[in-house]
Amino acid sequence: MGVTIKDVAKEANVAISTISKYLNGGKVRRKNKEAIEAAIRKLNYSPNTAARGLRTSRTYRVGLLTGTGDNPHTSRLLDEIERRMWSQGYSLIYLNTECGTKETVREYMDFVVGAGVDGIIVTASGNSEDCLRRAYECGIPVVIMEECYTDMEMDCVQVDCAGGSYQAMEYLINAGHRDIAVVCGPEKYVTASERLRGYLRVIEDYGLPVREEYFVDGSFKYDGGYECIKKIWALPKRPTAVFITNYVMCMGAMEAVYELGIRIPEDLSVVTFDDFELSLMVRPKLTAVKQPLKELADEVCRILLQRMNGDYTDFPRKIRLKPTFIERDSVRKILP
Amino acid sequence: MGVTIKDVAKEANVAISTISKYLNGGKVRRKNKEAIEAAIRKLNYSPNTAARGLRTSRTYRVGLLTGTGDNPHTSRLLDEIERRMWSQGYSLIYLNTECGTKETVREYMDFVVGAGVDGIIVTASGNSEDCLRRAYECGIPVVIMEECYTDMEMDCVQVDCAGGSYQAMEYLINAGHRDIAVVCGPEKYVTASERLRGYLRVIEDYGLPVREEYFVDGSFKYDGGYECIKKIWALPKRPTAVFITNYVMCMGAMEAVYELGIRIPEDLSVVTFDDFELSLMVRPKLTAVKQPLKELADEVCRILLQRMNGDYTDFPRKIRLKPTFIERDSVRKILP
DNA sequence: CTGAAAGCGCTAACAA
DNA sequence: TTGTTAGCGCTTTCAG
Repeated sequence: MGVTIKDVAKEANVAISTISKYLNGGKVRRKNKEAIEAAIRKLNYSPNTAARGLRTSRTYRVGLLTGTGDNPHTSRLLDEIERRMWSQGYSLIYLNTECGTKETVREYMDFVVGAGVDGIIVTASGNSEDCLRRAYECGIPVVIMEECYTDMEMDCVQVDCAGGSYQAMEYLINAGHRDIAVVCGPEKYVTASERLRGYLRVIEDYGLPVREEYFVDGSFKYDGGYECIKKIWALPKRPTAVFITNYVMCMGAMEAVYELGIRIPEDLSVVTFDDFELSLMVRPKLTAVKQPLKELADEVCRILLQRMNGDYTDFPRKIRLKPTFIERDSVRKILP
Repeated sequence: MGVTIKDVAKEANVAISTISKYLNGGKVRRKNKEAIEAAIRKLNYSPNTAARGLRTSRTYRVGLLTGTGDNPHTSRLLDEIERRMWSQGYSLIYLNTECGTKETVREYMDFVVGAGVDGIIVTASGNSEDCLRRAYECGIPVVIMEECYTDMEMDCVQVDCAGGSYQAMEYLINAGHRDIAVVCGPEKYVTASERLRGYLRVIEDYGLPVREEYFVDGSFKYDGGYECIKKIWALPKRPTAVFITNYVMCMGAMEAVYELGIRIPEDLSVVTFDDFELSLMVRPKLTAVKQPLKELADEVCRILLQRMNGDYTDFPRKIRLKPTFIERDSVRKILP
């Protein structure tokens, strides 16, 4: 610690306000400019952001509240967001809300609000609208990412999971499948329930019977995916295809597939939501729904930046991005 | 923004300083305590950390400068560190120094120093010691993670990559391999050069010939791994085994392996440094060197916390953690 | 135990 | 254009 604007002023022989102005891009006489620059270099000065933040109530920090970074989906998002924010002069306070009870989310929100962030990006499962609104009402812009409830009066950016899911299921149907299981996530997640919804709509639209035993809950976890495959394989009437609704469950599922000696796609066709390395590494390559993560990050950052600049003209903004369906080799065509 | 300690004071009818003392765990008359608590709740007050930081010059924030989070190694580390720091009351400012020229590292370091962090965790490639020391000399504790140069007078925690590498190579030798290629990372990384060093030591200790064409540079990148396999497969004398020195290169390598129809381990044996999902998903499962990431996070956080509490008794601390060797099915035993 | 007041480093309004 | 100065919200003497 130590060298302050005062020291620079003394060194450069100008008033502190001149330095402040220079620092903030104001006009300064040529000679002074040089003196200031020299002094700054010599003393190795860098402004204290706490003090600056206290004055301006801008901290150039944004809070990112999201699930554990320990999966490619989140970590890629984190990465993309960091990059974009940094290029706009913001840094990220990253908080892991994985064990996302309502209390945790509230605690984390209070924390970032107290920490004086200029904006917040949050992916919060469950019914935590009030915590989110509170920050917003404190005047701090909040953009909700992925987990948006339709009735929230807030900015949010999400992926059309229901649509992606619909597409995947329709593909399976068109390939001739009728007995299709779905490995679900926890219902409290909008993303999970949307993916199930897409499944159900296809079942409905194509007039197929709803078979309860084909809905299995994998909790968006590795072990869950593993167990689900075990479960459906033990069914008296096995499905010919399975739709796995996220990446980590898919990895667990693959482990079970290997263990049980299930051949893909001969014994079981697979379509998965999310598309990372695994889909390409595994043989056969997996047919998958790919989420537009870069676009997601783009939109989230764009809106947050706009709000932080005080522009609320189009509030609340609701964006639903379309995922892409990628056909590979894990689905068998069943001849009619 | 808005509600400050002043408002609480008015509401509770006590002096500002009394509230401050209460907030910081001081003794306060029972009645006042209750009044303060009520006021805080009513006004929904939370202290402004910028102001507090300005006063105390403690921010309870630590800077984490590391490579892109877009790979399981870094993202897992990030996750573990966040968890530990949060439990001690610290939050993380995450900065991605991937394009880690010296200038970038310097820029990021200046930033976190200016941002007023209480401590810094950094993984910086290349010769950036002076930037690192500068922060340290400003009185901000710095712990170096993974990329430690032996001559640095600073705390660092790293994994014994040379040892892990040695073990992997020795295993290959004991399985009867003599022609072993190595897919390397950029030399500017200590981790990369250590892994190569382990390779060379085994070659030396077992009196094998050094074959330059078996050293291929994959730059720690996916495409690099892919190209390396292509390259060694085009060699007049193909190796019987390959040691791949990190995870992303291994994924790229696997893609090439599939593309070329190389059978593992019949045509080529594989050992890889780093052990994540892929090693288990791929068939056959990959024999691998697993880095102790949790322990790494543990030690880094422990030391940083200690330094932030002013305890420099054992400075500089140098810790080298041992990786584990995991035998799976990707190495063929060649009979003598 | 409580309150008044100084001051952390900086910005911005105002005066010069 | 530059300098003087008040004050952002908080902690921390120090006197009561």
